[in-house]
Amino acid sequence: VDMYGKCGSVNDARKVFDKMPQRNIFTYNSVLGAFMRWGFVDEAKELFDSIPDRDQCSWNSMVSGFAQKGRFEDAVECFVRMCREGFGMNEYSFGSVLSACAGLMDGKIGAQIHGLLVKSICERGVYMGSALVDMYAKCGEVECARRVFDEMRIRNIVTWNSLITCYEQNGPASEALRVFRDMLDEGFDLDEVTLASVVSACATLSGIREGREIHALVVKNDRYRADLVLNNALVDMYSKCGDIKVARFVFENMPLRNVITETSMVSGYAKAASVEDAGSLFGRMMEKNIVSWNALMAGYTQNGENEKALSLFRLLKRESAWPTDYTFGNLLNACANLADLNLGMQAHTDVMKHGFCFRSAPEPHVFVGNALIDMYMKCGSVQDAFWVFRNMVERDLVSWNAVIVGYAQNGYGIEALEMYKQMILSGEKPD
RNA sequence: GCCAUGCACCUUCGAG
Repeated sequence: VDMYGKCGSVNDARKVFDKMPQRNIFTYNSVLGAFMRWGFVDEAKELFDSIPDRDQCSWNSMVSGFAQKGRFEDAVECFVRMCREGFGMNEYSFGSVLSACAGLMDGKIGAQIHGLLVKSICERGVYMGSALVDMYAKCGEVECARRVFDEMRIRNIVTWNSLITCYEQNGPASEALRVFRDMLDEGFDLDEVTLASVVSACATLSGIREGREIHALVVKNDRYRADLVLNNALVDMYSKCGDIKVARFVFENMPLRNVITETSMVSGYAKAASVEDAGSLFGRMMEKNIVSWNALMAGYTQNGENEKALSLFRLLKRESAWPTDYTFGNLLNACANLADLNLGMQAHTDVMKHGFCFRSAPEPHVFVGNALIDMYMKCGSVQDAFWVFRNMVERDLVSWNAVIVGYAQNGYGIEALEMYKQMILSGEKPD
């Protein structure tokens, strides 16, 4: 059963299971794991409910399965139920649920689980520590991630990688490079995960010197040279650093490419003002996802081809690609650049039709809301801009800046100053 | 029989 499950022959696993005259908890857990691993979540749930004597491992398989399939809230809920039904939690339980918290980007729940972990009898080893570092990192709690890291007695490569990624994703990216140096100084080995994160940090810093150094390490090592993610990171790094020729060289020598590789090149061409090349590569892409569409739209708006961006949006809707906050950001940007209020209002309708149905609130709401404010301001409609501002569920620094600047540039000096005062009163710090 | 890490999409301003 386990063999078939691991090989992906879920049907065969199930057949053997069904024919077994006797089963024990190991049998059940094997099938359960197979179902979860290959995405048969409903079947797994059904089986789980039918297990006569569930044990800790059965619960762990559910939690981990949910987490790996991206059903993070189910994973946490399952963990809580497990807790309530009096099952003890071990490293497997905590590892899985922490990864679910990371996926939810919910530091509050994560910290609560952390509390449970500390009180539990679990060994606070390198697995738990690394899982905590990663969880805090994904939740944007850089200080907490760092604290856990510093308090660990024993670290391994995953621990270091998690901290590097933490700084790469939350900033400051320069700290990612510093941690990388520390890692080497302490004599740790690195791997392709380390290098991909570091290259990515170089990309955000436009640190082409450091990026080239890593690239030199990569070409000397067969395993690194064959790694898709690492190569993708290199293409992105050279693109962002403006070296489109080398980006293309890496691209063309890759043993394998995917949608991310091609999207990175599209962005690179757009950035290098070769928006023609961006468009033709986009047209030849084997597989497109919404990020690819967004990248080309951004490319068009960056190069003043706003009408093309708009028609790309229309095309995208026909192709049934599901828009994201970036899509609407680009759309509104195009309208703002054209300073065309009618188009802008139409775009606003598109946003509303989508019901602000983004994956996780409220950041995308703020993001799109800010883009709306900016669009209305650039189109000269201060009333509409202010209406959006007033009705936003949440506001951030950019929202305030957008209204203040918008008022100022439309000749409403008094109102701009008034908004500034209100900004101070609201507790938002000006930059 | 169950656990942790990596890649792509310029929302505001100024300067150029």
